[in-house]
Amino acid sequence: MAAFPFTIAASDGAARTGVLQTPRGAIRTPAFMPLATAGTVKALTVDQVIQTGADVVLGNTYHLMLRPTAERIARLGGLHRFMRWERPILTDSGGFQVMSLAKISSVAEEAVTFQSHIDGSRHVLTPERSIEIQADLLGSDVVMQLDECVAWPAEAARAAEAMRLSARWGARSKAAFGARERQALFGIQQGSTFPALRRESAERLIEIGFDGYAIGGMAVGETHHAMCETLDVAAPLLPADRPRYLMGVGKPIDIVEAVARGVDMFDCVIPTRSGRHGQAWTDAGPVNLKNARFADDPDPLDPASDCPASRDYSKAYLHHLVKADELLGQILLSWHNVAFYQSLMQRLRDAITAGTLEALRREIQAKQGAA
RNA sequence: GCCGCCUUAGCUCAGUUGGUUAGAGCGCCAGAUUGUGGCUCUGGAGGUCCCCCGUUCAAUUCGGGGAGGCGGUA
Repeated sequence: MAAFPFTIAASDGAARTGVLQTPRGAIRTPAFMPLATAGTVKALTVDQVIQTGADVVLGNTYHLMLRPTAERIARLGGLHRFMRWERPILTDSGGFQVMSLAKISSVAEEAVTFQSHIDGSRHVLTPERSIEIQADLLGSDVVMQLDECVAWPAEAARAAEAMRLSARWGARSKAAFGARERQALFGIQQGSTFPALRRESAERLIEIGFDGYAIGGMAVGETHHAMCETLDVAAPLLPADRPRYLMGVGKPIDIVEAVARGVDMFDCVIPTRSGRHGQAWTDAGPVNLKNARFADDPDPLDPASDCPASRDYSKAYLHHLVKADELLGQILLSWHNVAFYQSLMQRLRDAITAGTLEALRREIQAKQGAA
C-alpha cells in the first residue's frame, strides 16, 4: 500500500510535530480530530469547523451503517460530499461502539453481531465488511481496522484474548484493504494496561504492516496516571516513522501527557459533548456555564481568541442560553470548545518546534491538572 | 346574596384512617460525562401543610369561625 507521507519537522524529547499528507489535504500533528460521528460535528456547520483550524474529522462506521446506511451514502457520492467536508476524514471501525452502544453484542472469531441501539435490528460486522463500509462506501481517507476493546479493568487473560483477536482481525483487514493509493489503513494496538500484552500487540501489528498505528483500549475508565504509565510502555513500541493515534483521548491534560510520550493524533467526545451540556474548556480548566456565578458576567470566554464564540459573546449570555436550553447555547459552546482544542494543538506544535514543550506541559499541568 | 369545590416546597400537585426527621415532578443550587444514544446519571437547598379558636396526651389531618381563589346560580 502507498503510505501517506508523514514528515516529522521537529522533535522535543519523545514528542514530535509534523504533517501527515493526504490526497485531501495535510493533517498537522499533533492533531485533534473533532467527532463527526453521524456525519456531522454536532451543532456545528462545516464552515465553523474549518474556522476552528481542524484538519480532519472522525466519522463512524457503526452509526452511519445503521443510519442512513453506508450504501445510501455511497449512492450520494460518499461521506465527504454527503456532509460537505472536503478535507480528510478518519473513520472508526465500529468495534468500540458495538461494545459501548449496542443493546446486545457477541464477539466471535468470524464477526461481531449486535442489535442496533436505534431500532433493535440485528447486524453482523466482520473485519472485511468494516473495510468495505469505510473504504469503498463512505470513502474514508484513514480507515481503522475492526478491533475488540475490553472494558477497564480487565483480567490479563481477557485482555490477551481480545488483543490477539484484534491482531487477527488486523491481518484480515489488511488483506481486505489491499493496496490503495489514496487511502490509508491504521492498525490498533490493544492489551489494556499490561506491558507484555502491549508489546506482543505491537509486534503482531508491525508484522502485518500498517500506514499508522493506534493505541486502543484507553479512555475506558482508567485513571490519568494509569493511562500515562501505559503510554510510557505502549507508544515507543509503535514505529517512530508512522503516526501514532491515541483513540478516544481526552482532556487537555491527557493530550499534553500523551504528546510528550510521542502520540500524534487524538479524537474525543469531550469538546462537543461537554459543550452541549454547558461546559466550556478554557486555559483555567473547565467551567460550567450553568453556574449561577456567570449570570451577570459581561466578559467573553476568551477575548483574545480568533473564534467568534469565544470572543464575541458574554458569559452572561451563554449562561442564559444554556439555562434556557436554547440551541444557540449548544452551538456556541461546541464551537468554542472545538476552537479551544485546536488552539491547544497549535500551542503544542509550536512548543515542540521551539523546544519548549516541557514549559507548556508544566503550565497545563498546573492549570488543568485538577480537572 | 346563595350553593359547591379548593388553599401543603418557587410552580403544579400527592399524602397523612390524628402519632418521631411531610413527599413527587418541574424549577433552583452543584457535580459527573474520554474511539458521542443531542441520551443520561448523582447529590443538595427549599415548607408557619392559608389564619384564628376549639376538641385531644398529640391537629397539616377532626369541628367552628375568618381570609383568599375557582365554578355555578340569582
